Amino acid sequence: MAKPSAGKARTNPNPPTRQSLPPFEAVRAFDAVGRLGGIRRAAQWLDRDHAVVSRHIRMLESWLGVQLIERKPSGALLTDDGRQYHAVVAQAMDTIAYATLDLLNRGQHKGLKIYCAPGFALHWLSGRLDAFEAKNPDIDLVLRPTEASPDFASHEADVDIRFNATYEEQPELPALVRSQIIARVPIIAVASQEYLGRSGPIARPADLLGHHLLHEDAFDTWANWLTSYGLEHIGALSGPRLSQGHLTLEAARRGRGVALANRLAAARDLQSGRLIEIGKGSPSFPHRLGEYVLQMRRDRWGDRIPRRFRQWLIRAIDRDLPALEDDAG
Amino acid sequence: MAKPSAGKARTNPNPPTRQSLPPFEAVRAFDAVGRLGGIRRAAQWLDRDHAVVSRHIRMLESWLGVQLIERKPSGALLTDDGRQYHAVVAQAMDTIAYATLDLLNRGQHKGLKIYCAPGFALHWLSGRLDAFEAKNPDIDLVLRPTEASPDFASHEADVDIRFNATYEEQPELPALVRSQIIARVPIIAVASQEYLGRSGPIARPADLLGHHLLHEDAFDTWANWLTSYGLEHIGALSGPRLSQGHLTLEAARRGRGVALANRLAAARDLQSGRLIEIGKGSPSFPHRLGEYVLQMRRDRWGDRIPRRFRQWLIRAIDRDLPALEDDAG
DNA sequence: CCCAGGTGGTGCTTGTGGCGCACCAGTGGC
DNA sequence: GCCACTGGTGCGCCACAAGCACCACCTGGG
Repeated sequence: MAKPSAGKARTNPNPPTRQSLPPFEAVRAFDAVGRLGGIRRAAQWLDRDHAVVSRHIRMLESWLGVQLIERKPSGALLTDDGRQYHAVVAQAMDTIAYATLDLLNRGQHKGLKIYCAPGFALHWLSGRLDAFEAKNPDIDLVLRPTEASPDFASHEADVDIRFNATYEEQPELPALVRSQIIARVPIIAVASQEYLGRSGPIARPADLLGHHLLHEDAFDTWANWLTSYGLEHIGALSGPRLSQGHLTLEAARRGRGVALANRLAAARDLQSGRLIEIGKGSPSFPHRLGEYVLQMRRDRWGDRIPRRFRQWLIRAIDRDLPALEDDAG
Repeated sequence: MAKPSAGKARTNPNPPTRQSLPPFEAVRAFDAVGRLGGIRRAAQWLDRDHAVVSRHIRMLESWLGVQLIERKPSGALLTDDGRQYHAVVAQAMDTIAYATLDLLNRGQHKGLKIYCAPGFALHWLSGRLDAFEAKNPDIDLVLRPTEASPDFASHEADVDIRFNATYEEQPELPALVRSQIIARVPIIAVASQEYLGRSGPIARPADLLGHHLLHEDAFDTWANWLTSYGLEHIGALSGPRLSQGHLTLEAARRGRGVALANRLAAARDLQSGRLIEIGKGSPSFPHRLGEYVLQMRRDRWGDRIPRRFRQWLIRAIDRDLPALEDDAG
């Protein structure tokens, strides 16, 4: 039993047993419905499906043995009991929410610094990040496209997103870092319609050897991709070295040769027809996959803000991936 | 409070966004730890494993980015931040708990009327029900052993517990009723040591036909059990008809013959040696199972009190079943 | 008249968070 | 030394929350 307690101030010596608290998610749903006067509205506000809220309210009513709201075609109205209960509950939840926000700010993890492969930033992330910002106005976002990963040990960034080809050797991660694959995307060769018409046909990977290959900073990318199709003795590759992925895409768009890109980075160009996927659907060009990987400090994995970002990111990508398949498949 | 709301205002208005509430179970755990000054103590109070509380606290700290308690070998102390946060949270939770209790009483589902097969009441339930009552002092319990199920339509009882042999035809349930199997128990033949020494050996089910079989109100029970072992043409059974299960057990104890019982009902007699399980472990007597079934109104299934009772009941039985196996197996 | 755009309700499937168990390490009193 | 207590953790289970797709219903307008 508790000690005679030399100096501990106790909050409430005789608290109502905590067993008598209803399931909390239901209370939260009820709070929202009471505030907004409708199940669907509440669901939208909570960022949940309305089915969830509907069930939560029903279960809360059943649990309490009291009807809390009246369902009308125009929305949901609180009953007398419901109004009374809601007043208390909403006030208490506000109290907790405010105190939590206080503490959250004290914990000065208000920001989220994202390092990111330039291609991902340019072609995907930057366009959607405002949706995340709108949903989380309390988070200060910094997005920085970089060639290299941040130094996690010194908190250079909170989150890093990189792209790896699965057929290449995987870079080793420091023990400090935890990672998660967030998307698998084919790595494809692309060129403009005009270029393809002008140059010879490309039926097999080997045919590419006679073409203008557009490189990033090194020849390895193309070399590894080609060898993954069984080509040996590739010899010395040549061609322009453009140092960044989106520059090779730009060059390909202008008909200067064939670029290597992942389907996500090239999605918009493929959709608009400015670029053509070489060997699309051909059995000679089975997909070579790459994966986008999110990395962050292992000990920050469960923290609120990066956690929220991960959840949003994965769901957003999941929504986009089918469209991606359609565009290019 | 009222939203501008001309159309779909997608914005989150003034109240602190509910997204910024921490996972509630963690808050509840923190509240308990703050009150009781120790993780294990808190866990006991919440009726949870201490591992759960430990993890919840850690996750809450990680989520907030703030250390809330200091772990000492003597227990857990609140930090300054923790104390401040706890004061607010505990007060808010008390508020909700009190309001909930208010509503709960208004919902006048304060009692729980349990109908129950007499054997189960006598040999198991009555002995443990006080533990449930101690944990739930707010619930008025009524336990009534009956031969027949209550009339659920007229709310004759809230909960009913029956025993069915799986090899017999299952009684059909009204659509109003929902049921759940709460335990599977072998149905075995038992007799006293003294009786077995005096009468002939029983190596196979068929041997039982020559014995004094102790019946409840009808011969069916024995007949069905025997036919389940492949015996045909049993003919007319005879023997005393004692109308209730525990009377047949009592008769068996006194050496008057062989009774049919489920292992749970006979557990105490088996353990003390007053009764012997016939054919225990013998391949000639593979187990014939029966099941205890809990029944109640479908539309009351989720209500707080019966729900609590169900949870307690299955957990209590789960705890006992291994011991049951050991006793007799 | 029906149809479009609201409302809430529900059966089905899936993913995950809460949980218990069993075991670990550190501390302190006897 | 032992023992009783503290909190921490890897593992596996499962109940519950959530999403999805679809339903019934109401209402106002073309």
